[in-house]
Amino acid sequence: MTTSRSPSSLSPLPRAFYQRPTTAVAHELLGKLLVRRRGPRKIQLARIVEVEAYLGERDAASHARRGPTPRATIMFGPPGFLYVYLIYGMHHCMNFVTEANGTAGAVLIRAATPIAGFADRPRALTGPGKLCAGLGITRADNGRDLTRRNPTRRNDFYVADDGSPAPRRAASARIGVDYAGAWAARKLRFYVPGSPDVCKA
DNA sequence: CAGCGGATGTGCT
DNA sequence: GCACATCCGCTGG
Repeated sequence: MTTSRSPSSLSPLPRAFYQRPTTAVAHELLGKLLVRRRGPRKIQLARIVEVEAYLGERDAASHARRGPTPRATIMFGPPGFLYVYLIYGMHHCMNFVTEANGTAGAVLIRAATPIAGFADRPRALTGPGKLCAGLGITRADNGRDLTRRNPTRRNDFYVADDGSPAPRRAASARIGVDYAGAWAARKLRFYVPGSPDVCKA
């Protein structure tokens, strides 16, 4: 079934989706819908086109590399939660926690294609900082449960499968992790080739 | 289009 | 105390 469902019938992906090896979650997040509700009448939909996998304590590029520090503790907890951090003192980046409780892992969401709800000011969602800005995600959203809808539906954020087929996938080294030695070269960035919203670098 | 600087949390020394 | 970070918009050539 490739028919798009109406926004009201889009339900959050379950925790079991996130409780798997991080690379598998990263692969399957491509093409999924970000669903953001910011008020009774404002719904934003965007399709994920670029992600990066961060493989936990052993990954020299991951914030989890130092173990469960105050900032990174959430990555060691149960899957399906949101990890938001501030980078360079001014940009936010959003990650989805993966793997079973006790094992660190996360997928950085880097870019998405706007589908609905950006009409007033067509916002580019190209790059992790602009993606967070466009969807209104800040450190105040750190720790949100991505598997539960907010009953009031005034402030909601989750990922849904709208039935669209899995897109083609390409892989490359991750961006901005040159300090990570051998881990910097690992091809853990995944994107939809040809998408205009994917980082060109 | 390469270069640069902004503004601040985080973790190590 | 301090170097540096999962970035991006502006500047000048």
